[in-house]
Amino acid sequence: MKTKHSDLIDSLTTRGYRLTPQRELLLSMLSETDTHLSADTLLTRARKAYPRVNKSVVYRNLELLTELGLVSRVDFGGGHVEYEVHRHPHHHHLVCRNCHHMIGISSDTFADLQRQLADRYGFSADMDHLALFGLCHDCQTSEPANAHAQRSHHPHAL
Amino acid sequence: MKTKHSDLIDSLTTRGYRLTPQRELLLSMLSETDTHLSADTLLTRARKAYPRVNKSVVYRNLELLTELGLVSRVDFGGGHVEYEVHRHPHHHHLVCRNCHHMIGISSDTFADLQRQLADRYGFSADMDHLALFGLCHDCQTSEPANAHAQRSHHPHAL
DNA sequence: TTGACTGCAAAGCGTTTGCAATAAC
DNA sequence: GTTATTGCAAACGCTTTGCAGTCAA
Repeated sequence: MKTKHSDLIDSLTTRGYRLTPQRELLLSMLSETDTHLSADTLLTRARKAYPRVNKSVVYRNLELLTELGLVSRVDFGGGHVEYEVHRHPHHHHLVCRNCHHMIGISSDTFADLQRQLADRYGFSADMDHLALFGLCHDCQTSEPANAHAQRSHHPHAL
Repeated sequence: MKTKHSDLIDSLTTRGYRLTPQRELLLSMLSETDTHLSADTLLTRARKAYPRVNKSVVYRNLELLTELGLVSRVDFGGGHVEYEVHRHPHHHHLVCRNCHHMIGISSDTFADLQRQLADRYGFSADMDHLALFGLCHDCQTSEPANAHAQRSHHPHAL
């Protein structure tokens, strides 16, 4: 994916934005992984190379890169957001609410839905990096058993 | 929807939870509207009746009611969350990213998708109150014109 | 040279927490 | 009377902001 990286840099500079080491680092981290990374992960990793990189720079550049269409923001719900380089074709994420396993799926699966929304409601849906929650194959048979501690507030569950 | 309200209260008390004025107020606000309300809106409205209602009570009870399945949490992305009484059949939301208009649609539209995800990936998707973003009919022809101020950070847009 | 960009520190926002006081059962 | 629930205040985690200094062009 090295080519991709230089393409991304070109997209930046040809549009008149400056190529700073911080921006280059962000782009290379994003293009060298095959998943999505959170702002915090990006900051932590960036600091291994440039210890003084600041979080505001990470956020500001992620916003810029997203606006320029070089990077996609994936909203996993619950305030959890991650970023990934904008690849074609788009893909989506099936996130298991039990074991947190994540399945990447092609956008084809959503083509019918997209068509229906357009036909019935005249709505042009952004089918970019959707995240859907549910239960993966393994957890459907063993959900309660596998359930992690995280949520048990019931005073008397009855 | 008064019947619904008393049903909700029954669900609470029969499970051993106490019926406090704060809880009753939350449930009545939620069952008397036909849309979803944010925690903040609920707090503000609740204070008209009980000026001393505290936000932590609103949050704690919304969490309880959600766990009990009486209320659904709708995640609109970008950290924006709203709550509504859990009705059947479920419905979903098409949110226009331009004019913020919201279209409620039936869950039928998603039945095929749900089946495909199950067949292809063995994934049982939570098809509860999804929110999809995109452009509504009116905004597809006039997006740039209608675009609201909110995002214009480009130093030199070129 | 110059203004786009960075680092820093502080604030913003919605949400969560610990705890003593209160009130539903 | 008991203890689930409340109100309060403080802290949380993530993100955004204003500003003075810096460096890519």
